[in-house]
Amino acid sequence: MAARVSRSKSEAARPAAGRRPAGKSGVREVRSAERREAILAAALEEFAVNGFAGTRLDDIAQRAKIAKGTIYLYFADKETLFQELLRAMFAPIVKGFEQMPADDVPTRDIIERIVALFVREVIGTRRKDVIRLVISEGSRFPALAEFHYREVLSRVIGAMSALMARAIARGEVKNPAYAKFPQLIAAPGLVAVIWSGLFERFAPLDVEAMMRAHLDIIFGERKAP
Amino acid sequence: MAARVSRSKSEAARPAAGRRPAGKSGVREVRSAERREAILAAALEEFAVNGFAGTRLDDIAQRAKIAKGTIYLYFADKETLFQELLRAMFAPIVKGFEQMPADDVPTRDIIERIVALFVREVIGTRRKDVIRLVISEGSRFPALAEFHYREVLSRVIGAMSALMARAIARGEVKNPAYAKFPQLIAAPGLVAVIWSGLFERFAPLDVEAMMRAHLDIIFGERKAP
Amino acid sequence: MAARVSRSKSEAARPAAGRRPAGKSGVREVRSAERREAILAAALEEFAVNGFAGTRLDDIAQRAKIAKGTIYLYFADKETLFQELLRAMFAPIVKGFEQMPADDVPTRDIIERIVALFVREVIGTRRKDVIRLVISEGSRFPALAEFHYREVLSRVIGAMSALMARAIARGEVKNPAYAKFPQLIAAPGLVAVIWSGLFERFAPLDVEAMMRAHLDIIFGERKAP
Amino acid sequence: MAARVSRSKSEAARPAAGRRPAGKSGVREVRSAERREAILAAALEEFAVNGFAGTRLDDIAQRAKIAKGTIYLYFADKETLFQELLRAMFAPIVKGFEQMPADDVPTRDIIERIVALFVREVIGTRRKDVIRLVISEGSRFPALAEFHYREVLSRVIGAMSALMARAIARGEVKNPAYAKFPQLIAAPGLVAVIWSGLFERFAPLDVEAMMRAHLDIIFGERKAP
DNA sequence: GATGAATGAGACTTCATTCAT
DNA sequence: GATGAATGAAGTCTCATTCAT
Repeated sequence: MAARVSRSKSEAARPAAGRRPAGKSGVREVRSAERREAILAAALEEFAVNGFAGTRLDDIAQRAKIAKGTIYLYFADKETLFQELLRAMFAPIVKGFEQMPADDVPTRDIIERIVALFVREVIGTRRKDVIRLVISEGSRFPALAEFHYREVLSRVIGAMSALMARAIARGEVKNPAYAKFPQLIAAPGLVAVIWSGLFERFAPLDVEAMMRAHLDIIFGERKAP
Repeated sequence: MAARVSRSKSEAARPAAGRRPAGKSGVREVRSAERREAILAAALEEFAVNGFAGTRLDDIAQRAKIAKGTIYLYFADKETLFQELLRAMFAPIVKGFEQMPADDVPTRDIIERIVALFVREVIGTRRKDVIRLVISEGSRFPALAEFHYREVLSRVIGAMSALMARAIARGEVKNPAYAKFPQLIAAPGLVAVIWSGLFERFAPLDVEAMMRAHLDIIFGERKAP
Repeated sequence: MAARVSRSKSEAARPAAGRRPAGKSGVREVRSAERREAILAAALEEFAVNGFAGTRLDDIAQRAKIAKGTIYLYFADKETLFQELLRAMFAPIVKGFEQMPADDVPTRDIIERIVALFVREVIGTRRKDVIRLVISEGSRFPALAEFHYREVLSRVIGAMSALMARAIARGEVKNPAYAKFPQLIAAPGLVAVIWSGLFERFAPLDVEAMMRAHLDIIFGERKAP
Repeated sequence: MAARVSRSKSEAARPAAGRRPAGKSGVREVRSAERREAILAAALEEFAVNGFAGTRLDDIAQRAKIAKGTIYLYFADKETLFQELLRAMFAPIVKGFEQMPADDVPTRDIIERIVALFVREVIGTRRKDVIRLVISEGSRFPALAEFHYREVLSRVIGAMSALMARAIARGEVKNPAYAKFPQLIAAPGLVAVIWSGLFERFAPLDVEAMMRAHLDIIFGERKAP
């Protein structure tokens, strides 16, 4: 019943929907966590393909092999599910971009590790679709855009900038613009994300080769091994 | 939602509605063309902000100051309107990217003209939103993605590649990778489009400065003027 | 779509739903007014029997022989329909209770006219169900209870009180308590409303006779005519 | 809503669930009875505020501090719980209204005792809400209306009538109409129930004073003590 | 041609009831 | 016996599309 009169209106009175409390890890809790994961996985698939407005909770439920109503035991509503999904996807990976290197490691090695991580964990997984989702829906979910700026983008950009400053200080990179516009480092990564999602079937893009060429430009041609 | 895009309706079965036949340009035809333009303009505003599924024909009609039913005199349905809109937005500008230069013009000048065109006509207008729309909705409208690959992307990429080949041949650019991965030329442009749409309010990006730095990297530091 | 993102949340952005603007009385306007009436009539029937929460808009639509969605062209939502319905039912009749009499009319005649009006226009129509609805749902719709207190009850009570004061001043009524508790005048009317709605089939109540007896008590036994 | 009352389910087909068999009063039985009471108490609170359709079993369970499923161990379904609740509420009090007086007690004293009982046990408790519930939901639960007519109303009315006949025979009351329409005796009580539930906050009603005035009218002004 | 009222499929959400633990 | 997670029917509301005026 959408209009439960004097309940549906007052947000305050709403019972604490969603978010199951995680008690001691009995059978119940384990299954509960599994369910939650199943829902998130199904939601990712559906949202990635259809966008937020275009995705039906019915489809998510079907894919997760649960009843429609069950979703509401774990998430307050469609929007919450969507946002929690997108938030959860990046937490683990950003750390990999931020690790500051030991003194004796050449910056190029670090960046190459990062690129490999990016290709493996972003381009090679559903995460690339999550990035496209943020791009697609960001303007309609200001909270989402802000979260991703704060938690992902600003940190990645910051890490890139620091890394480039280090490389410039050590004479590994000539052009100081890279520290000022770290976006220039990440730009081909964005191209890769979007190309692989939309145009791969018309003209495949060798992302790794492109990224290698990009690094060669930044650091100067690598000597033959 | 009656038209859930590429689910509820087979592309083949679509009736030949919409698309007004262009008679001789009498008063009728002129007014008719004006209406069509008004609808497209209104549709652009709305789609840019709300996406395809999130936009109501009602809102488009209101913005265009016509009745909802009138839209159906000019476009077969919501999807057709959407696709025709996105197709129309790029036809004029691609030519600007493709013009092949006279022999004596330095490639950097050409690229700078293109960058200026891009900043003025894409970043500075609703076209940047159209790009975001293609990214957002491309996976749900295969025809749209294909059209944009064929009519826009492949031509822009092709032109960039040719231009870079020319620059390399003339010794203006050292690194041959730019001809092989012209995406590297365009990548910061994509960053600019997305940044300006989503993250501008958190951290403004000086697109022109970034693009200049990018060109400096490609062509080597510019001598003092 | 219940969750239209950043629209369904902000009340302000909602388009001015419901309440059709009454233009000049063309064919459209006439039909529009007819529709509205049909919906209200159907809604009355359904709400009277099933209460607010128990009534389905589907049933109202079916009874009014219109499509479900049409209701929303005339009323913003179920609650609005409900409240507008109840408000509309009493406006016309209260005036009849308030008319102050000419000096030479015996108060009993006035009250008898009012009782006749009450029996004919309330007990004999759906209005008795409306009163039961106010009683039933009043506590869940504070605005409704307040409206009915302000627009109906306080006025009826006020008129009764004035009338009784007059009767006492003229020596027609002995007991001054009637002016202080005009509820005592109206009480049998309430009994009639509820009895006729709920218990009529178990034990029919001769409302007119009861009201006559009530008046006899108030004014003293009427002389034989 | 799975149980739309007297629509979705045939009364006849109902399984014989609910109604715990009362064994010898061991610890089990005592605890069981306590649970049952807790559920009924919680149900009263919730139904009184929200009506039948508007009350959620979840809320009742929460208030009774038991699990939702437990309710079904004690009551067959929501409707059964509702009806058993309302039936249980009046059994004890009706007797108080029916006690026939000793010969030498003035009828007014008896009625005054009844009025005091009514004010204390009905107006001053949740019972007034139960009356409002019967009024509200009676038309949707024919069995409920019938039960209340048979078990409560007809007995109260009968007792009133007998009492008035006695008073008239003894010369305590002049007007014979009171025996014919005992509703006239009870009418202000109904007003009090409804007023206190709905309009108290707009205009407080001194129920006891009103009832006293009412008795004065019936029995004639009381002599000064 | 233009209008905008009407339609009705379909989306989200709620909650009585069931049942494995 | 008790629990509360899960179910799915059913309700409200939206909006693309149609069609009488």
